[in-house]
Amino acid sequence: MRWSKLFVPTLRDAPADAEAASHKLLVRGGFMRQLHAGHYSMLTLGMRVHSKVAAIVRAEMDAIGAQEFQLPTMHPMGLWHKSGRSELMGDEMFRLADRKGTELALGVTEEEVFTTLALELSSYKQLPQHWYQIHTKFRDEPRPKSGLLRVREFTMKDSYSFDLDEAGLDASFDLHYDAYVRIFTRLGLSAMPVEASSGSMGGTESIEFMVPSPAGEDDVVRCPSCDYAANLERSVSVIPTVVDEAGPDAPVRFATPGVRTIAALEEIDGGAPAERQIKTMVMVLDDEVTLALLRGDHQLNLQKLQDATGAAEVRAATPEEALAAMGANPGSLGAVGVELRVIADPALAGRTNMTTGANDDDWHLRGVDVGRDISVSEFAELRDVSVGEGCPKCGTPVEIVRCIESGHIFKLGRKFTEAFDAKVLDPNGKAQHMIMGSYGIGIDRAVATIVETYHDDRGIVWPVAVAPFEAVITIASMKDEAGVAAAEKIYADLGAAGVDVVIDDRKARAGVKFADAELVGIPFRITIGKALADGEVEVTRRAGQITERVAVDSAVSWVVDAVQAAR
RNA sequence: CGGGAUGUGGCGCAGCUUGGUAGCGCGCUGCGUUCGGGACGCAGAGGUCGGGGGUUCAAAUCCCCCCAUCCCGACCA
Repeated sequence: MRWSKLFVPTLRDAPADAEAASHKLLVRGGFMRQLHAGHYSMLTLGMRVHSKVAAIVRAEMDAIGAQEFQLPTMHPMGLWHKSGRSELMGDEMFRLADRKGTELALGVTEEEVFTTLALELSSYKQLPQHWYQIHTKFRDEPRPKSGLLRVREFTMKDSYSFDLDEAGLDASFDLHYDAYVRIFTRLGLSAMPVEASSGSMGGTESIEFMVPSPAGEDDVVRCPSCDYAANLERSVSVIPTVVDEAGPDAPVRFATPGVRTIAALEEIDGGAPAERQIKTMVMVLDDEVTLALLRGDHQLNLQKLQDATGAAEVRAATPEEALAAMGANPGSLGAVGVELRVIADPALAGRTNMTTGANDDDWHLRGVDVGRDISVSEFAELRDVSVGEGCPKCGTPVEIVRCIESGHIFKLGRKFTEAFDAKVLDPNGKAQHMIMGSYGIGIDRAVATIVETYHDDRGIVWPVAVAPFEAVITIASMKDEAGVAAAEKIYADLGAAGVDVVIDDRKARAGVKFADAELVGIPFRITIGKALADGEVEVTRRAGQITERVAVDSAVSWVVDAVQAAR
């Protein structure tokens, strides 16, 4: 390609509303432009990177025997009613109607459509089937942000496996796991597999591939000395046991005027340290008012509560709802004698002589024995893990790392095959619902994640495998006829050698060309200018900005070798 | 959904307090000089001042409503 013909609108200043490095650099480098919130136009440079990322994903999916499909993105709403996900997705789904009034939806994922196709599978002999596509998805995110990292319209590689039984699913899952490891390695991303919540979709095993980055939105709990890693919403930790003193035979009411917080209850006469308090949170789970109990110094993780209960919607009760259900205002609530469903964190199991609200404003109870005084419906992990708590595997203090979720694989189970009645005959001639796995990688998010990982103060530093061009030939002066001729020769030879090369033949000053090449992030640059007098050109590696001079005649082989070594 | 901020030429911004008919830097076009790290001079092009309504002789500026975008939080197969 000739840069003089390309549309690469680089900017000296980043748009004022860009925060994330990838957002700024992809816009400044002329890779993309925002159309509106959460929707980006990919320009030619962006599309080149996008295509290269997609090609790597495609190659690795093909390598495990997966078959590429392309499904509609606009679906009849009936499909989503059938799977029960219309309600589940709620406002996250873009919904529309056609001229006849037929309800339609834009695909958030494609389990429904793939499962519809799987109805044509009839025998276990056809299994496993691994089907995938690389296609547009829509999610009406409440808050698009950070450029490509969180958008409403995006490209995702989504694949689905169909197996006869759990053993088959395990094998399909492992194939994908290995493919994902290879994909992220090729993309240059150090993605770590972590245990994750499979969310409201159920399913058993769920693994997210997480790339550490301050631009991320997920917290991963990781052990520095063993292989334990889990999404915060799935993590557990070991904490020291609190030894309780013996308490009274029954809870004792005591006045706590004005006390509304854990901290205030620690301070007041007759109060208790936070770890000796029971925090009572009034939650609404699919319209059922429920109490979530935690140790006073612990934080509730909503996703854990959702996972533990299987509720589709989990939210905190409003103060009015809490008052109606408990007879007191938040700050004075407790579970003693309450008839509602009560879910308690295991850190409260067996605890005695604790302090909690009395369900009477300005009153609390002390001497509360969890087993004796509270009818706990169930115990479930509800609390957030904190830095420094013990690794559940080896006890080492854990750390928490901010990450970008780059991939997610999980065992879906039979939810969809049962909803759509997708069955095959097993070896005994008996019809069985197939079991599914679901696997996703966001292509655009991967592009942004690569930029987050690989940039410096001059611009992007693309890994060769995904760079918009592998090499750029920079002609210092277009008036230098010998230079132009030498550059054209190298350009032709590199092209013939299969290198993805662009020649910067713009009538611009050298400084402009250097700055653009660096901002855009092309891995190798051949500069043809003053060195030519000595029969040489300069070759520069973008990573580290290392320049050396080589003979004109060996420039092509130098670049070919460098590119091949890095591909 | 709660809190905060912003909307003026392609990008970055000033002007608004105190109304008088729009300006700066970058970019863009032409000519000249320059030519290895985002050159310089001269001459130009380009703006419904987010939208609607109102006040006023007069609104980018004051008032009301709406919209959009960004940030923090909530939420997020």
